Amino acid sequence: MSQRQIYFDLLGELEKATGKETESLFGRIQEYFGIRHQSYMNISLSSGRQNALDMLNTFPEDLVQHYIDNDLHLVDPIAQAALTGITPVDWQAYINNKNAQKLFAIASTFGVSATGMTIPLLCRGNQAAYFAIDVGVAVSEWPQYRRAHIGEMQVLATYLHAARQEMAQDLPDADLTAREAEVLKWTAAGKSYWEISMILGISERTVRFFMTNARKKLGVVTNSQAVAQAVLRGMIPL
Amino acid sequence: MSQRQIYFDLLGELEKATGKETESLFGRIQEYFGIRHQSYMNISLSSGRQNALDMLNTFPEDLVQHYIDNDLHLVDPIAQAALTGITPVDWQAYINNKNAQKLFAIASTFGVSATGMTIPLLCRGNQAAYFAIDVGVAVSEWPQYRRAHIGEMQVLATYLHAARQEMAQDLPDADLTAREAEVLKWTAAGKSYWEISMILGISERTVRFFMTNARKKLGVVTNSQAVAQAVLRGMIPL
DNA sequence: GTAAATACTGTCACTACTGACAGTACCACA
DNA sequence: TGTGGTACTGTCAGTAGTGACAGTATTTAC
Repeated sequence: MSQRQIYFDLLGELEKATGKETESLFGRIQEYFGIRHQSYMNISLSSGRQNALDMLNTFPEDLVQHYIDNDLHLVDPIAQAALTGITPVDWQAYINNKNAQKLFAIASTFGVSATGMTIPLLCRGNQAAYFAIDVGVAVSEWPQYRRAHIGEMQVLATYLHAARQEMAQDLPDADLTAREAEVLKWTAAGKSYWEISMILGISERTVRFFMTNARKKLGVVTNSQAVAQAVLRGMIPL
Repeated sequence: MSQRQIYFDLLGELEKATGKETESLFGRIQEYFGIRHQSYMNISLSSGRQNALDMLNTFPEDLVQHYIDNDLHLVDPIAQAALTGITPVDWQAYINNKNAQKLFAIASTFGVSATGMTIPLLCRGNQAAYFAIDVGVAVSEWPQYRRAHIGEMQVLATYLHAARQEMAQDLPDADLTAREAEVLKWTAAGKSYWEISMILGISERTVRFFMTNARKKLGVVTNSQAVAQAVLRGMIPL
């Protein structure tokens, strides 16, 4: 069976797949590309911190644990680029980035190379997802390899992602009351408690009360953080 | 030059392209695939109504006008699927859908076929985008054609979309320095000035300095407001 | 009818933020 | 050699936000 035929079969199965079936398909993606390590990650942006909703992973367990324990995703410029950008992120493009170099150094001790890419995936709602692959070919071959396979990779990742959706139930929405949302909106607009109290015709203490409730419901500690979450979650009329 | 080489060239140019340059590249995508019609659409979901921010289009003008005038996007199950789903939408999958049939009937009078697909594109912020193509091959050939080209199409659409971003900005860029953005990010994460100073290993005064600059550049008066703007504009890698 | 949720208010003590006055050092560019 | 941008630091005075202790009135749901 030709390589291309294997790809078509894999694509056909991924289009139909749901839930648990995807785990074996995840393995077959790895086989098909001859990838050393790959990781599918679906993240909730709802709570204060980024919170993993779903993960499929073949990276070394110790490396993943190290990454998680040290909150390296906050320092990792590639992860940041994947979570804020649109196009696949070529790891080699970060070879001169100091933070990336540190991470590459750590990763290499676990046998992870610097030739790979991270493909951002389309999410609906307040989530972000990516598919990261460590291809591990020689640096000289990488540009050619990447061009040749980026299409197949993006398509398979997209269908894998779609099939995994049911595994990634997000946290329930923090349902703010009308007043809480209203006060939050004015805070996001740069108004102080006193100003909001004037706008809404209530006491400053009450404004504070609503904001405190909103912070608690959003699981955050400062108004700035609450605003960040509210905007992310589309609770603020733009 | 082989077809594959043309694709690689196109991809290379799209990766580097920005702004106006994308218009000729849009035409070259059409040439490459031998597509009859194609449409790139970027929509703002900000103010309740869907509002087109950016469009590139080769569909017949009269058809587009008819579509817009009659708000057919609200009835079009394919557009709805593309705007709410994750995977490319195969028009043929809707061949038995009554609303779709009506639209196919209208479209066919303008020379638009029912063999095509609509690829949803990843957006940051409160937007949605898709790339729709009318391939117009025979129905019998379509499944094979689709499997064979979906990868290339998705990749080219993704890079076109990325290159068009500057054309679809709700809000102007504020041009923060790396430090300003970094400090803003930690503020959005609920850290105090003192905590940020510990994280970054600089004095609390300096953190304040960066935040003050960020506020001025964003034209806001409070940190909460700055965070709201930064998140809205996708400047915060959360 | 009671429990829970919502909408509101008061005061105290403390911490965090904000603006305005400063300043130094380094680097790129003309 | 200057000019402008970035990265950094100090101090003071005032305003804003935060948590913990309260409390009342009204509506909604079982």
